[in-house]
Amino acid sequence: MDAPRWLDDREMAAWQGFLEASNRVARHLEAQLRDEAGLSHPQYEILVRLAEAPDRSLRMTELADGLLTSKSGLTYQVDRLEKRGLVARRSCPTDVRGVLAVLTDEGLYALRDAAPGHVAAVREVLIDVLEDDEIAVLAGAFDRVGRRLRAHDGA
Amino acid sequence: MDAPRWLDDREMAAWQGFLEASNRVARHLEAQLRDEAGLSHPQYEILVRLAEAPDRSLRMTELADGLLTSKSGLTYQVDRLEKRGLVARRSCPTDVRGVLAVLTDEGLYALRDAAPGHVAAVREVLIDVLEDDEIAVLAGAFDRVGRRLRAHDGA
DNA sequence: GCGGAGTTGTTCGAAGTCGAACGACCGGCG
DNA sequence: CGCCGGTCGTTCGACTTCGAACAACTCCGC
Repeated sequence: MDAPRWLDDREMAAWQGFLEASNRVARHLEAQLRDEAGLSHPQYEILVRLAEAPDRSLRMTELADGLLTSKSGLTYQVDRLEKRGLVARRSCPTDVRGVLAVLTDEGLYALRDAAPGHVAAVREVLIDVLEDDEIAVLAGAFDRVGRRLRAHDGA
Repeated sequence: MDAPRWLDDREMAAWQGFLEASNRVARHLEAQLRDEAGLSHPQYEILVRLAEAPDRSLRMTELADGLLTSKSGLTYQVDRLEKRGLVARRSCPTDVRGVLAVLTDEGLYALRDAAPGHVAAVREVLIDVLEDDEIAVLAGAFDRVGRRLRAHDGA
C-alpha cells in the first residue's frame, strides 16, 4: 500500500458535506412523503416511472433497473402498492415469466396528489437553496460521478 | 395549493443526479468497506469519531448526535463492535446512567487498516472525479443545505 | 433534602433491504 | 424436436434501522 493521499481541508469539507446533505435530504423527503402522501420514496419513484411509461406499465425488471433497487426490494414495494390498489400486476403477453406493473387510475390520482408537495419539498431543501450557477456545476459534476459508478459497478 | 413550480431541465438534472450519485456512492463505499475491512459504514464512522475523541471515548449520546443515526441504531452497532473487541463499554464516572464507548487498541488497529483503502475509494468515486472549483462549489453548497436541514429538522 | 420534569441507554416490534436459492420459462444451437 | 445456459420474478432468511416504551437516574426549583 502506497502512502495514502489523505483529504485536505477543502476535500474533507466537500466529502463530509456531501455525506451529511445526502443523508439529511433523504430523511427529510422520506418523512415529507410519508406524512403528506402516505408513500415511501421508493414507492413514489415507482409511481413516477409507471406514469411516464407507455400504457402506464413496465416490466418488473425494467422498473428495477431504473430504480436503483434490487429485484427483491421491488417485489416487496410493488406488493405494498398493489394491496393499496395503486398498482396492478398483469401477466406479460410476450413472455409468460414476465410481469407487468400497471399504474391504476387510483395510483395516478395518488401521484397527482403527492407530486406538488414533493416537488415543493425538493425545492425547499435543495434546489431553492442553491444559486443558478451552483445548480449547473452540481448537475455536471453528479452526471460524471453517476456515469463513472454506473460503468464501474454495473447497470 | 398554489400552482406548483415544477423543476426545469437543469434543476431536474441536478436533482436526479444528486439522488443517483448519493445512492451509488453510498452503496459503493459500503461494499468497499465490507470487502476490504469487514466494517459497515456506520461502524467505520463510529471508530473514526472515537479515535478523534479525548481518551478515545465518547458518551453514547454524543456519538449518536455526531453520527446522524438514532440512539437505538447506535446501541445496535456498538453491540456489534463490542462483540468483535473493537470497542468497549465503560460506565461513565460522572453519571451513573451514562455509558462511555471506548476505542480499544484492536479497534484502533482495525481503523488504521481500513482508513487508507476507504480514503482511496472516496477519492476514486467522488473527489478525484471533480475539478478543484467544483469541489469548492460543492463544499459551499452542501454546507448551506446541511445547515438548513439541521435547523429545520433538529440536531 | 424532595418531588417532578427531563435525560440516558436499552429493549422490543414493525418495517424495509439485500443476496442467494428457487422453479418456471425463453431461445438458440445442434 | 430437444437440450441447456441464461433470464424472470418470487421467496426466504439474515441484517439493519427506526420510534415508542421503559426503568433508572439527574437536576432544578422550592
